[in-house]
Amino acid sequence: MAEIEASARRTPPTIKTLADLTGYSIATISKALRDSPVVAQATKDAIFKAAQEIGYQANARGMALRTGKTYQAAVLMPVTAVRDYEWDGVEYTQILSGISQALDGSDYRISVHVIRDTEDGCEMARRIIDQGLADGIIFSGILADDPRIDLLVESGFPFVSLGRCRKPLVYAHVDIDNEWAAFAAAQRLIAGGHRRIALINPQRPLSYAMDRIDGFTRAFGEAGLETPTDLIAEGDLSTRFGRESAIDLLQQPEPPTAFICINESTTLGVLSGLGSLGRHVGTDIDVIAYDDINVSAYFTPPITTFYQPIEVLGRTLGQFLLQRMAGEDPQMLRQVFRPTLIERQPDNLGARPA
Amino acid sequence: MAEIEASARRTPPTIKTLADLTGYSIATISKALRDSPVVAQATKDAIFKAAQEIGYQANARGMALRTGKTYQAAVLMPVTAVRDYEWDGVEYTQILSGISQALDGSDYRISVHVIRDTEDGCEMARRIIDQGLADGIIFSGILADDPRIDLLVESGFPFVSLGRCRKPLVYAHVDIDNEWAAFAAAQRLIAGGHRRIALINPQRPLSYAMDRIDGFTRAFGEAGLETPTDLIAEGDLSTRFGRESAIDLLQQPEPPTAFICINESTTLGVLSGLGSLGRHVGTDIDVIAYDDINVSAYFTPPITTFYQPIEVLGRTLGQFLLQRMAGEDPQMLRQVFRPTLIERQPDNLGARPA
DNA sequence: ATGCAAAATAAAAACGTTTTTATTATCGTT
DNA sequence: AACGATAATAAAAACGTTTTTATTTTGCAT
Repeated sequence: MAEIEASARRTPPTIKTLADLTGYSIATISKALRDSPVVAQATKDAIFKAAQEIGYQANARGMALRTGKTYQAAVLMPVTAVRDYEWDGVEYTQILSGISQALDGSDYRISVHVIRDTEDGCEMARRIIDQGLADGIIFSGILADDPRIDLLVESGFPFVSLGRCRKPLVYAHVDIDNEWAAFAAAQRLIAGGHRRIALINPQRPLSYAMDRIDGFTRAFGEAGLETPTDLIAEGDLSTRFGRESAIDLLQQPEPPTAFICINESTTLGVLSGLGSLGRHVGTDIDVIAYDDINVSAYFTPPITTFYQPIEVLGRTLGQFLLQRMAGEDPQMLRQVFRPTLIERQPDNLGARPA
Repeated sequence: MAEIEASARRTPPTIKTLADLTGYSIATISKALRDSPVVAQATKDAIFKAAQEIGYQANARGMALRTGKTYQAAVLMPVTAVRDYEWDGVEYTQILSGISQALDGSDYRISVHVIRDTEDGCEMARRIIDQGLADGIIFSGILADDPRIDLLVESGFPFVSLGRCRKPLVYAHVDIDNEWAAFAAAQRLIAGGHRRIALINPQRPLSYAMDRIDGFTRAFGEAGLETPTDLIAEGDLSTRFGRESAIDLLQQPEPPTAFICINESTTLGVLSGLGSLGRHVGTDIDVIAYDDINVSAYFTPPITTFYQPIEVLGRTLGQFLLQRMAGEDPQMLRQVFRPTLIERQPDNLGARPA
């Protein structure tokens, strides 16, 4: 008796333990625990009770081998600016938190794969599919023409992307309405009298970089103005890039009177650049930013932003992936969020000449 | 022939495929692939070649079931201030990146488990051990008396902690020398003439909160001064907390003339608070901060900091975990980093009365 | 009572490995 | 030539599930 207890404590109980305990066969136990209709209710009850009592937990490895499922959701996390310890990718914590919330009730766990670039991400996706390292994938940093999306759509492997590519493919995704956001920001500044507006933008191959340029251009077009394409800066979204772009643009012959910043990290850089040049936001220069992690409220002065808590996107990503892995039609799993404007600066008081 | 090829392409090759192909038994194949000395070199060569040719990849699930290993490193990621979308935990991206770099050559992958509080973390650790969800654990947010460390030390399960508890236990860890850092910051400000120095600190049960208080106190003690304990603010490390603390403290009858900020997030908050009150860093008030993610350089004005790139800590965490999982003595796996001072403000020009 | 369908359970096979045990081949020694 | 030791390989068992197939039990109509 004491022996049995001791050995039971040494190795965790298996289906076999339950079989010995209840007298049923392991087949019946397995079916009962999965609530199969072929086993009698009374037996189920007895088996559940016994399982509860000895604290039985299904062995994930045994299940995985038999079913081919891993109960893992892979997240491809891009880390671009590793080399210089540059402030970057900070919003990913929130994305992970959101995904985790969505997956909380389910049996799925999150595995994170750090990728350095798109090629790396492609290779990783390939490996995940081929080796069955996960049951689904979430990734971001979508290019206008993204090989990962082609790959995954073709393979039929469940995935959700944060962002959309420009090809007319059907796949689950979550995105921000970047075209609209850039349009709204530019329109607002134009209404305030600004004509020379700078756009701090990510690199061109990124799909949302192009979306933002589209919206930016549309705002000028609708106002009957020419788009100041010379004021569009493109680069990695580091703080350093924001700073250097701002300093650079402001020293041009026809400098901008306002800035639209793509994210909180570049915004900080732009503000730093303005500070270095002795310019003040709200009096010398206007700034509108996009914020994912609610940090703009704490800048000095606080900045007017289009705010979209990225954790909400993360949660949606997780939900969609669960549904996708359950076999749902990707057609249904698409959501595009519009950020909300939070006014903090009188940014529309009219253009101020350089 | 065509048939075989088609079926080979459908399901990935297994050891059995290799056995059929080479004529050896699956036992020999397995041993050969693991480079066992009992199999003849010629056979090994042949088997390796065949494996290469058909692109054989060992099935992780089969291996896992047989060996009990998961080839997963679990990372417990704390997300505290989810409810308000507060800027928090941003440095975790860098930690993950560092861990990932360390694990890059190995067969290990990272699984991230988001935890809400210490209790949650304890439960998660329990599950990981009991269900064998991973082969090792990394976690942070260590309390002065941390149940997770007791649990893991007792169980013998491989782990590395970011931070140390105050019990004299032997376990692998990576930490920052918080006592020294707080001491050095306070000493520097005292030398500059400051007497009323505020310390923006995390909550007391956290081990490094106490370390910082110790160092802070020691600096005053060595200078023959009394520690201004009324200027120690304790709270979550959100930006909001930094802002509210600063405003609060500065409105006291005997306000501080300088601030020591625990991390970049609270620093931003303190700066925001100062801005609201019309105070200027460097002229009205001095600020020294700790920075993990190299963001202080971009504040306006740039802030003097003790800087320790957290990615380096992450890398060390990963290395230590690998060694620990390989059976190495935890006695050897301990490293405490001292951040380096980066001077950006003339913060020692003497105290300025309120 | 008998037979038959349906219900419930049990047995066996399978997933892809690794490890233990068994068998066969090789070789030097007497 | 026979033997024993060693080297090399093969066979079988095991890890913990799920699923398919087989068997037993039950309930009901005849």
